[in-house]
Amino acid sequence: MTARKGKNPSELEIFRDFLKHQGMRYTPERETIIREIFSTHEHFDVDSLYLSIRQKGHRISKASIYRLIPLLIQANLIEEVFFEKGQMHYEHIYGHEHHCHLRCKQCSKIEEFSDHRVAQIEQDLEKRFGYKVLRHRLDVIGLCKSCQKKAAESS
Amino acid sequence: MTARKGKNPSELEIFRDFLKHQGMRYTPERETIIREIFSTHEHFDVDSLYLSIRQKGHRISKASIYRLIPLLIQANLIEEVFFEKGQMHYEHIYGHEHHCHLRCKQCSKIEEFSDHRVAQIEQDLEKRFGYKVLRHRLDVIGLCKSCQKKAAESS
DNA sequence: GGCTTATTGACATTGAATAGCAATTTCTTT
DNA sequence: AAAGAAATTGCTATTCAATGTCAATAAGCC
Ligand SMILES: [Mn+2]
Ligand SMILES: [Mn+2]
Ligand SMILES: [Zn+2]
Ligand SMILES: [Zn+2]
Repeated sequence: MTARKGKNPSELEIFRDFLKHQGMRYTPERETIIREIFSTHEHFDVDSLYLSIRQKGHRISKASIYRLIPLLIQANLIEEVFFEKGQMHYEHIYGHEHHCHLRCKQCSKIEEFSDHRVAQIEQDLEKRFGYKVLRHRLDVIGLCKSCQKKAAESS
Repeated sequence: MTARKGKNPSELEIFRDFLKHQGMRYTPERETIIREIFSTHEHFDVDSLYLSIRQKGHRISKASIYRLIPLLIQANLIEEVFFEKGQMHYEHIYGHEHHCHLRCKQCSKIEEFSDHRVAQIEQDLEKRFGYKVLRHRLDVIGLCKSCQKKAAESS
């Protein structure tokens, strides 16, 4: 809630405020992890995040990542994207347009899209069920062009 | 593909054909599990399914359930619904209208709904990205009426 | 600086999901 | 109907993502 000066606060500022508000502490480990998450637009899982942090020479334990993720979700900085091969996958959402995912069942390729009709559906749901909608997750599963071609050739 | 006689084949008939087509075998254990899954419209996880099967006096191992689920998904009889508290949750889809889920973040209450606009979105995605869409999953997360009330009272 | 207490990293533990295997059972073939 | 090949079962052991424990450390407040 400390959005001074009209400028958009950075994810680090947001998170620092969040921590203070909760009586928690801002540490170099947390900063390093957040910087890494926001350094690309890629989706990530704990393992891939851990590896890319280590590759840059930082020495952070996996436990710290596991402990940080729920806090980042609470602070609305990241979101669960999908659960695949036994692991949860995430992406950072702060500073990016909300979007949904079109995924290839075969090769796991992902296209991102957004569609205003989903917001309309949400509004109708609020009226119809009396829920207060917080967010949504629309995953569309299909076959990408090249996987369709492969499937056609092998038949 | 053995839809003879105009009548809709039962889930057991569907699955029997599926197994034959794959060179697999139809067993009493598989039949028991499928009957249980299709005996209600409830969502289920492996544990709850196992318990309700045991409560009816059947003696089936959990391993058989874990092994059957991927087959039922392949045969389009069930689908993953959501991943929560470390477990995947499923529902049977054969014989029921497709629907999406509106879930309360607080109390996990679930409303089911369907909206034709999602199908329109799918069509647009096929054109735009060249994917062949197979299915979708739209989860809307929010606060149900009573959880909103509770939240308002405690502030 | 000094004090309180959250956080870290190392290690142990949990628990869903999977793998291995011998005893059965299904299902095709005579 | 009996036999044989191969899939399935139930058991156990194993994997591995995620969580818990705890002493040492470090952040944040005075
Ligand atoms: Mn994305
Ligand atoms: Mn449902
Ligand atoms: Zn593909
Ligand atoms: Zn609720």
